[in-house]
Amino acid sequence: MSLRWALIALLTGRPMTGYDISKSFSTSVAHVWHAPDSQIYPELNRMERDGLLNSVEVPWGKKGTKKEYHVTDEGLAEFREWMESPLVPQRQRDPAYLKAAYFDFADPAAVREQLRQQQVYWEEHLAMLERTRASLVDRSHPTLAARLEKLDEREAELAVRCKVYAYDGLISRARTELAWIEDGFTLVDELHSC
Amino acid sequence: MSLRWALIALLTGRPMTGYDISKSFSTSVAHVWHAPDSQIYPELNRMERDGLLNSVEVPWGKKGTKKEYHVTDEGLAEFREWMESPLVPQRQRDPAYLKAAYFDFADPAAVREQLRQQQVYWEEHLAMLERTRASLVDRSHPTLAARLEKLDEREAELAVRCKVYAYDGLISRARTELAWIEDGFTLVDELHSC
DNA sequence: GCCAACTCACTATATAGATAGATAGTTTAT
DNA sequence: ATAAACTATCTATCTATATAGTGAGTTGGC
Repeated sequence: MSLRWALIALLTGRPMTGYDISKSFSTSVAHVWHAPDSQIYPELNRMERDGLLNSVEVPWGKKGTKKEYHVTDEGLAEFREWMESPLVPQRQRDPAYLKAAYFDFADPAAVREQLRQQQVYWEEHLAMLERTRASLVDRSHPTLAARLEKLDEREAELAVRCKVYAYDGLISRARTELAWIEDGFTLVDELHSC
Repeated sequence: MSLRWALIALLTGRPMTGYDISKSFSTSVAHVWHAPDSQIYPELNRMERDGLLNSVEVPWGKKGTKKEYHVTDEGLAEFREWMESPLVPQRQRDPAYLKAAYFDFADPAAVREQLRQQQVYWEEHLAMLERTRASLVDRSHPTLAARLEKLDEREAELAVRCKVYAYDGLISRARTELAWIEDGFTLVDELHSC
């Protein structure tokens, strides 16, 4: 259900087509909420049906058209309502922790290999988050830049700070994962040696 | 799909009925993998059909019977195979970070209220994790204790260390969330004052 | 003797999400 | 000229998960 709010969030920045959205998802909102285009297109249709968005047909090339979605007042109102409604606490459901609890069932070499893979994944993820954070701070991030055009300096500063705050959270989460993975290597060494 | 492996993991400790499982889920595996009984019962049936488990009818009272599930050799083999297969990296999908990125859309008082609620939730969650960790270290945790009975001291030590390692990860994750929430309060104060 | 609380197992329904593919137009490099 | 790559939108199918219920047996307290 948060997909709906992720889409509105993105569209408050500037009107976009489904295709635009599925592209910018991968470089912005996807860091907090991933979705494939097969979820995005139907959801946009439902949101238009529910009056949260309206769409404008825009010509594309000679024969083609594309649909540009705009957030309606009702859409914005419902987004604010969601923003101010309490968060339902997330259930824990992470295969990495499930596996870790039963590392004694697996071959130490296989565990080490998995830890290495996880380490690579989280290091790359962290690097990406830090690059994105930097592009938010210097306002070069395209999605953010489009949003800021409509705002005065004070509002822009607030928007940037919130985005940076979210990324700071993701960054410290990634660092915590990496530290835990480091401890995993130590654990396997100990298991093996005793 | 990890539900299947969470169930086998639990059943390697001791044979259990679906009801036993849905109860002990909430005090052990649920910290890493939550599932309601309406998912557990059908999955146990499927796992029996697939030969990962077999069930023994056990009398219960005068007329009643209950089904006790045992892990088969095939089940254990497939569990080990999963344990040694690479983890598919999880997509980020967390409403808390999505909201945080758009705090500037919400009323500061509403944001503070949500941060407080999150803080309470994570503090309670952290306290529960620390209690559970302690009960693993002193081996008083019932699910763990049942498992350890079958093991020699060296194996038991390994099993305990792995569980503690998993909980240490969950605990540092919870602490990271709490630190981020603290920063959230600071952010809202700043937004409000400028 | 009876009610409440618990044990046990399952079903029904709806939504969310993952994966894959269908279809049609456009742009660009060779 | 044409193939490759990209833009655009949508469908089909399957699995996962959540929520809510059904129904039958058991145990313990008063």
